[in-house]
Amino acid sequence: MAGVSQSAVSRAFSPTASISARTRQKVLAAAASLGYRPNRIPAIMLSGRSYMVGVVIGGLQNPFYATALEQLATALRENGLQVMLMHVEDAVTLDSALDQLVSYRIDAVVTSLAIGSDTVVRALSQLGIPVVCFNSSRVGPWISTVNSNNHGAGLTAARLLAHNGIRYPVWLTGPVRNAASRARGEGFRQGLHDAGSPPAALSVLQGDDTYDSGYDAIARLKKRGVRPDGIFASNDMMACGAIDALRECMGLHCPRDVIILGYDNIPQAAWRSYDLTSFSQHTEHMVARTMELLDEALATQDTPLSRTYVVDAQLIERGSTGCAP
Amino acid sequence: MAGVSQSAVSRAFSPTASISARTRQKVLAAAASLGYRPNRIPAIMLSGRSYMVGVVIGGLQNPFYATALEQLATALRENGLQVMLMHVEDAVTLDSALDQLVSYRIDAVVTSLAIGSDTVVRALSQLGIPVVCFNSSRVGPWISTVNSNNHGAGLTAARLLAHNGIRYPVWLTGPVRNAASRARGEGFRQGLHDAGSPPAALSVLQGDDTYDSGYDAIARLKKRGVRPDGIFASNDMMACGAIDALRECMGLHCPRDVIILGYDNIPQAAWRSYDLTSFSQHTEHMVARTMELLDEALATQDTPLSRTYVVDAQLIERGSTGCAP
DNA sequence: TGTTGTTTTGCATAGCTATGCAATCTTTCA
DNA sequence: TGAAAGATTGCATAGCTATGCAAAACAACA
Repeated sequence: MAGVSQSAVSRAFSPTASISARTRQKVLAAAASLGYRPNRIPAIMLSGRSYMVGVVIGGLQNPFYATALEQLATALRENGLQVMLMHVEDAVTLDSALDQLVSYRIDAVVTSLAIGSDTVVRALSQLGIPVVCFNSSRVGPWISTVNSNNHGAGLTAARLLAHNGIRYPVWLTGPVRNAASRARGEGFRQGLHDAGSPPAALSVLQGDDTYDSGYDAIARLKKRGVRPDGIFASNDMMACGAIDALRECMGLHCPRDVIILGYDNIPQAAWRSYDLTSFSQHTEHMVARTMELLDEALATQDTPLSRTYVVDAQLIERGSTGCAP
Repeated sequence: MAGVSQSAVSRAFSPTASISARTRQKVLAAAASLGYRPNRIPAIMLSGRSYMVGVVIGGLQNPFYATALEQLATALRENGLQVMLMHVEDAVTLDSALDQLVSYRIDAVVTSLAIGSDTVVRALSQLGIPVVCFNSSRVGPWISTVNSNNHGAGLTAARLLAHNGIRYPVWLTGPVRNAASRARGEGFRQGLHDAGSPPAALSVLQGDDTYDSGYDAIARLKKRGVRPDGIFASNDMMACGAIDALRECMGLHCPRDVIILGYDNIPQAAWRSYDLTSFSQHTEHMVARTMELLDEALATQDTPLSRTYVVDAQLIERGSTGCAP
């Protein structure tokens, strides 16, 4: 229709191609009237690059991950990469999920999950697909990680409790398979130890990163007859559950009777009913680091990249630790 | 390596293909040892179907959309469809986003946004790409919608307020461009009218679907000197903001002084500090309807499908309207 | 064994674009 | 005007798999 060759059409849509302005104009005009849009699929076959990144996540109901996904998706798009989303709840389906991603020839994988089986890791290495992990500790030849400074935050939390003269601290932990949660707990113990708090004083409560599990954990604590005065929760949702349970089950008010710290600084932490002190994972930084890793890994396509970034979390002090709003 | 033709390899990975068990075994064994995985990209070129669905969303920080996305992604994967995620904040970028999706030859689009410009709609129609809208009212030849019964819920909310003898009702609305919010408001007005409440009694507050906007709206109300006794918020996050503002700015307690209803039934509505009565959009149903629409639209590829499903929302009564927990 | 029917296999092609290379056109300058 | 340099264009090909068709292998039966 534009009276030009197919090559010219291709070049008209490629900004860097050698083509005269007039020809490009003709092509674009014809394309517009025909509703033609270039098809990227053949280019994937030729170049071997799809410009699609597999994003594998779970637990979107945690606002922290929702926000992180939002920012990541935006950043990827700004860098000309598409997001192929994979929602995975259990490690079992992760394997098949990655298989599907691979069959679409994704360029890389970003995940907030602890990568499942070793089979997967080996498969990805064999295929030379770069992986970036968010807050998960898996290491390997093609795997890079971006973590917030979980251990450091644990230390800070412990110091804050010590500074407030806490005698009955509580560590409200997430699932054991959650590496980030484990690291926070280790930092917290370490910090308590450094402050001279006897290990026996620490109550450890197991949760599963949900509000309900935080609530229930405190209810269990009451049955044990423990009256806590300082709590560090591995995540804000559990912290909120704990705040409500303290008030409703134990009649304890925050921060008068007990001070609480959470992690993630989700929007709800700033809601007035909770007013929760929390560690803000600087997601912008973490996403930026992730993009750096992706760019580098995709540029040097055949050399495995394996780097670790640790981004400090920032303590946001609010009412739950006695800070005035 | 397996000593067979390329056709045989292709057939080995296709469950329905005509191939002997022995040959398939040989191929799969060789594939496993070579790390070979079938490449779906050429199949896209041949069949014209990519089995990828563009999912275009905004406002993931609203847990309702996060949950919906989660369920949608799961449902799509169970039906053998991939999710190409597109996060979009403003209608401006929507156009370019859709362009990108189209260039990857997605089979269909699911969106929770009011589709932007007419250009986009026309372009999608021309290309024959089916679109399913979540809670957005756009109509057109290739566009289907799955809505919750917003108007009906508005009626129900009004009836509940009337039943409680409310005299100073408030409608806390979302952005005007949000069709779902508008429909809820219309139902609410209608219901108040039906109950004999004078229109002048209704205060309308404009929010933007965030907690802060709900909080601020109530603060503005105080300045106006209005003392509300019943509030219907277009979304739970605004409702939570309102609850906190009522207590902090006006000294009003819920449900003693004022009763409140929200919409979406986000997890936080069940958190004890809010205990918010809300309308639950039956996301499972809505997602199931969406899948039905997609299946049908993809089966009859060249005939435009344009259907509307309305799914009733369920009133979940909690403490904010005086229900015992 | 010969015949027929069934299953399996390989051949060859299509699908659409990007790009190296050669050919053509345009510009510049002597 | 002619030549050389530069810009633009078209040709032809590659990329990997699914599938129709024909050939081949196999099974069943008389």
